[in-house]
Amino acid sequence: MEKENKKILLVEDDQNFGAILKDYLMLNDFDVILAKNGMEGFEKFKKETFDMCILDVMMPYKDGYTLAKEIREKNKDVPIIFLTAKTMKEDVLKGYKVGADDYLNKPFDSDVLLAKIRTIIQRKAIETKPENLKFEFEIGKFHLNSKLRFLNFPGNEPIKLSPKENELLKMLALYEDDLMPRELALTKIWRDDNYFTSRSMDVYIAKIRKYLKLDEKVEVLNIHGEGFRLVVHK
Amino acid sequence: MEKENKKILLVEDDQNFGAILKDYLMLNDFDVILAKNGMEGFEKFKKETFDMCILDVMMPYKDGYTLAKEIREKNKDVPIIFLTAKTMKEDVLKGYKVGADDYLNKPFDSDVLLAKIRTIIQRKAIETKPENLKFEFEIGKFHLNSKLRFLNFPGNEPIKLSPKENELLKMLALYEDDLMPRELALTKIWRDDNYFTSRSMDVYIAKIRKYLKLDEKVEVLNIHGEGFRLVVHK
DNA sequence: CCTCAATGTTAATGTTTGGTTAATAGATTA
DNA sequence: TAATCTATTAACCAAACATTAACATTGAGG
Repeated sequence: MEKENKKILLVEDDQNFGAILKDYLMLNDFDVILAKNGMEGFEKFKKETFDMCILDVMMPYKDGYTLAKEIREKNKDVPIIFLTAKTMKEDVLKGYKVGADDYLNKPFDSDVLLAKIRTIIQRKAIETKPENLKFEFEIGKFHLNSKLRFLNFPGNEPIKLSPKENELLKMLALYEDDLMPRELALTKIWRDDNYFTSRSMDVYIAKIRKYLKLDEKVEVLNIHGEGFRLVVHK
Repeated sequence: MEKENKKILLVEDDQNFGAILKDYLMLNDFDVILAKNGMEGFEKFKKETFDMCILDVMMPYKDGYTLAKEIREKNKDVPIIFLTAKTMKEDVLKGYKVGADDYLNKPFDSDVLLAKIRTIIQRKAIETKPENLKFEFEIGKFHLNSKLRFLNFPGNEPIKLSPKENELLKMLALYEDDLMPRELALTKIWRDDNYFTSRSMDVYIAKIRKYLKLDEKVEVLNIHGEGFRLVVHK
């Protein structure tokens, strides 16, 4: 019940590219079901349980976003990655709004895709663990207890965190050393993505940075236009 | 004193999934009776004594909530866990109102389920041990006898507790150093969760805090919007 | 290097939640 | 029936929170 290969639904209208990618993933110990358009993709999705979906954005009949939305209605947890040639901001945003987990621009390095897949599957496993089973995080010298909402630093009084501070720091920790996209935090924590929620989030980033100053090896970096990244220096 | 396996009633309409879960639990030293719908589940429940029930929420003929209510009428103590694909707040609340002990969202990690089962069975065992129901607690220097409703502090006259004071302090003690959710106390002690019962509870928290002042190492902390936490400092 | 958009930062504002004491009302007991 | 105990409700204040505003700084692209 544990060791089986992860199963991936791959939806890609370019048959040639789809076949190559499928082979590559299978060589790397994934089970892959390939569909050649959105319709077929959704049919196949309904028939089995997948650990991840990789969707091309541009497809005839049913585009990737529409498919993603349908998939989300059926399953609110399964990780979704979009393959896209575009980098347009609004497309990325649109993707996060339908619940995407990541983006990948074509053409891409297949090793990068592989690394992303592994990271995302693992993260999702932690994220969706029922209720609050994963609520303790080590961040440098800090210990975060996100159930009781406090941040401990050895030798100091525990810092009490507000709900939003807590969720944001938890999400940063979940994405430690990786990009935590703005849009993701906004849609998941603020449940809305507009100018004001975005500014609100920046205020919370500032608060969190102030707390984290206690350990000079811990930092929250901004990735301009993309999001934030929690790093713990060695 | 050889201890017997704990007996679990598993009600799950997805036969495939039910069988797998049953096998997994049996491999982990539980005795499992599997029923494939609410009707059958209730029949089997009446025939034997179980240490725990695991119910799928979505089932044909008789859903998990209805079944839970019937089970509760027969036995007000047996722990109940719901398996659900939903995470909606009102569903969780609905579950707690019919006396659920926990929720688990599908799909879930089987190890997590196992951990939850053990925790809940143990907690329930402490909460409700039929003959020797746990009614004595050490809280710092205090000794609480919740059967006689006395709170003792060495060198002082015993403090007489009212029924509600007693139940609330007992519940705090049961969750010592952990979050005791507002909602839980309200549904279990006040049997209703609204603005007024919530204010009433705050009044009782204040009374309890006053009693506990005798030992400066004992504290009732508030976790804003979530509940309270009884801590005993070392 | 100029300009606009994104981000950093601090403070003010408004709302919700909690702390506390007292008044009220019902129930129980002397 | 009066005295007491209990739980609820009211009233008022304080603390916690999230948002919004205002202004400063930084970064990216022309």
